[in-house]
Amino acid sequence: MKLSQLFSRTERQAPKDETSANAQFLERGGFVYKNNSGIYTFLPLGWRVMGKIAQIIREEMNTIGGQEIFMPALVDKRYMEATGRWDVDVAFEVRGKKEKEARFTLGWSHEEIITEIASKFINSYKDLPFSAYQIQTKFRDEPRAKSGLLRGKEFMMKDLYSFHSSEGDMMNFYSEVRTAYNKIFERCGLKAFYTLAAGGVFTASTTNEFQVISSVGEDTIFVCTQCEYAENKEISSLKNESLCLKCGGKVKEEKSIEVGNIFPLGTKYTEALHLQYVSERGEKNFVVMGSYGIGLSRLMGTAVEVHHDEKGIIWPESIAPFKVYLIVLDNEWEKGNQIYQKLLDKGVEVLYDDREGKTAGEKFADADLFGLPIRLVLSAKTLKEKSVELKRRNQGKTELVKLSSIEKIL
RNA sequence: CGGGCUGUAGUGUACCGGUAACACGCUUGCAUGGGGUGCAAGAGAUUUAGAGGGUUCGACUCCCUCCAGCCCGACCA
Repeated sequence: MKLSQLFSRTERQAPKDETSANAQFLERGGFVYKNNSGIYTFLPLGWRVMGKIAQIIREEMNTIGGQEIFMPALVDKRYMEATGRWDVDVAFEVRGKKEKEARFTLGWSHEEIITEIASKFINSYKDLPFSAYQIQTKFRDEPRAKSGLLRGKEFMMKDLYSFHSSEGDMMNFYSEVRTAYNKIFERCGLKAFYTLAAGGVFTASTTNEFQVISSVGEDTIFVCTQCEYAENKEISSLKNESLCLKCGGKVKEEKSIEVGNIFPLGTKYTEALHLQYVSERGEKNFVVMGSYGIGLSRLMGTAVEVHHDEKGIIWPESIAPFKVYLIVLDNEWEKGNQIYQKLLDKGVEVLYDDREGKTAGEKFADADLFGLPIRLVLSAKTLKEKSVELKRRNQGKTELVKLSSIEKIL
């Protein structure tokens, strides 16, 4: 990608009022554009990050047998009424111009929809277990959207639903999801703590959240400094400096961001929507269900909160929009174009700063703001050595690399 | 939803009860060429200062209402 053609631009100053790092850097860098409070456009750079995150999630979901589907965002009232979730505060209601009252809600979670679909396909224990997920925009009328991508009215979410013939089978899958989630967050460069939490309107039982420690987080958790056992303050009897229930280690209170949540739903939804199966003995039983969410856009914001410095973002390589930022100085465009083409041919994801008339300082500043893992600088000076200068965003030092061996190093 | 703060050019800001200014960005030209470079010329708010109303001879400025944004709280699936 050539920077001169990128549909976005960088701003020299952070937007006024925004205080969270993710809001400041993502808007300044042109990754996202804020249309309203809690409502964002993902511009090319931001959308590439989203794509990287989505791909990691897909791979891990597919590994545990999840099948990707895509459900409607317009959710009929009758689905939500069946489970008593039509009249909830966060729901947006949708009414056609010709209709007197709202007939749809904008999907804020899809348990009802998928359960209804499943009821058409599941008859026997032989049809179970089964799991499906989607990556889709969710809509929630947040009373207070805040902190950039961390809490929005409209956000990207992966929601996985699983269906089982027994509680035990569901819990087995539940722990597989836990493992998959750990891999996802790890691959995205985040340290997430598996945390015991409340179920809200999803379920009466306890659930588990994946919490990333950050000062801008809205949640408070207690984490054992020894075994990493964690509980959400909402339900915890622990307090700061108390001893861990599991290992006796010291517990610390931390602010954190909830990047994922898994729910053992049991039969709440399958009973409401009459999803039953016939067992081996010919008995009719309610299907046991679980649901599992990851907020992709929130994950992206969290990654910025965790990985940045005063100059800009420091993307983990796995979710960086590009791997390499190529800067050309001294008008060495001909050589620059060659290198760019060479990298493209080798399949290296490269953002080429081909802007003429921009000074070196501006290009370096933007390189730091964008936060791509590797910065390459090609100039008269480096060309004398038949080299290009390489600097990693997360390191201070630079090194000269021979042009002939550049693709090997990348 | 309660509390606080803020709305002036694309962005960030300033001034003043007397008819909108500065920096950056943008356009053009010349110079420059390793950390937001220098000089010059220009466009851009102008039935104008988020919208509406009021006070006043006169309002961007004072007052009211609404709207929007941010922060704190409540809520948070």
